[in-house]
Amino acid sequence: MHDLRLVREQMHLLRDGFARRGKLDTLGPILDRLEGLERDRRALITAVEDRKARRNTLTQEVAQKKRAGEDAAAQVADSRSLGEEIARLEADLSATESTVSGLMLELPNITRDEVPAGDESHNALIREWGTPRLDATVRPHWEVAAELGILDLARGAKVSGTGFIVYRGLGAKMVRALINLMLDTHTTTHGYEETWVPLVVNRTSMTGTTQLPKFEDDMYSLHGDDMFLIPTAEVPITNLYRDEMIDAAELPKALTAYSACFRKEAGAAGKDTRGLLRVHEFDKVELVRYAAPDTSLAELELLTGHAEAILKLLELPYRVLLLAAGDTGFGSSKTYDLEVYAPGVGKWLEVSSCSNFGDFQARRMNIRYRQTAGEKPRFVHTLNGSGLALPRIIAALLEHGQQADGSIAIPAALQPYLGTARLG
RNA sequence: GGAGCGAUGGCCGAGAGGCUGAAGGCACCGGUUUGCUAAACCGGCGUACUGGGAAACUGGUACCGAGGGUUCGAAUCCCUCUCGCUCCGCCA
Repeated sequence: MHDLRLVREQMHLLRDGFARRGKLDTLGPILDRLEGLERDRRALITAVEDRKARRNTLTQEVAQKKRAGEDAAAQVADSRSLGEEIARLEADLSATESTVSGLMLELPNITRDEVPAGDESHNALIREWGTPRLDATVRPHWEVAAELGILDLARGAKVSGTGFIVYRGLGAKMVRALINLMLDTHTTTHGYEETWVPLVVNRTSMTGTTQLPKFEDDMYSLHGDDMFLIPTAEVPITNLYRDEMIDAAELPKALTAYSACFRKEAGAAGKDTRGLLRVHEFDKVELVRYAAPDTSLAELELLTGHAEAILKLLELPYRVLLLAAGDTGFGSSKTYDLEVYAPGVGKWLEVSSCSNFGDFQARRMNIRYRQTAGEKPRFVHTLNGSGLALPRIIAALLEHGQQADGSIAIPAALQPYLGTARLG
């Protein structure tokens, strides 16, 4: 959420930012409406408060007269009619305010200057690590996984539906092994506090991290309870400190959690649906950082590095993209995507998205800190990234590590967790 | 699921329709004094919105868990909700 002051004083920043996202066509009219509504809102505030001040004076007079045993009927009558006028004005005001705040929730963040303008074709390649294996003989992961008996897509579909995965044997153990490797690395060498958070959250939390109100269709909700299954642990972790003041000495605060993630993928029907490429329920280790504003840019580099470290441990070739404004998520001001190369499907697979939200989430959630004692509270900056999402990692491991005889070589760092150096 | 009790400033805690932005204490900040530390004393000490001002500052409004209601006027009375505690029921 943006500061309403931007609408009043820095409208050009919003227009320019939305233009860079390619969203000015739809958002420009909203800005025009907001400009007028914000003027109305302040005029109504002035009108209401003026009448309240007059009423306060009158009620003081009533009190004095009553104490003195005098008649206060005139003041009571005036005060009553002011009260009626106040009620009318306040009804107007609250209608205006709810329209304004509803519209404000529709506005995405604006990206930082160094983020390229335009759609995803303007995403910038920042760096690459390792050598992608360009080998047409590598088979897709769903074929080898079925042969190895570690993936049972048919029964997953029977039990729940397509996009719900059943892992078996060493496949199931690989999920557990990867989670442990990731959490151990983040807590031990990267200094994150491990947390275990709810998979079901309320509407306020979903709004705080900007999944709502715009993306309700993408989420699973609980019948009759106004609760949602989380699409990422970002939601519960970042909401941990909602409506709190964080001690400046505790910044930056780094939290990690493993969680299952649930996504309807409503708009993506038919795309990348085979195997593990796009599923409705998956496992992920998430990284979240709360930072002071002046360090948040460096914090994003740090966090991205932590996610990359896992890919290096897994010896998977990857590349880092700086997303163009139009491809950057709703609440983010700057996002790096990490993609691994999966030779069996011949594609780069997104396995992590590392974002700096600036104060956009913190303003919705009211998460603040005081730089020095006695100073006014400021919003913290929030960041998060996957570290990492499992299904595509498993796909990449099964394809990148594939041997001529159909067996799979397991990277050294994962071997102690999985208990074997090879599958098949 | 049912019953009872509770929620007041950074913290503790009074107040029970108007004289309360809210006693008192703690913490914090400034000062005086005592050769340091400490103590004592004096003063200060909330947030948000909105108007005026270049600014220091200043006018107004709101805020006693949240939202409604009663009333000329609500921290105070009524209703609903949220959360916490205690008890009952149920339960992995």
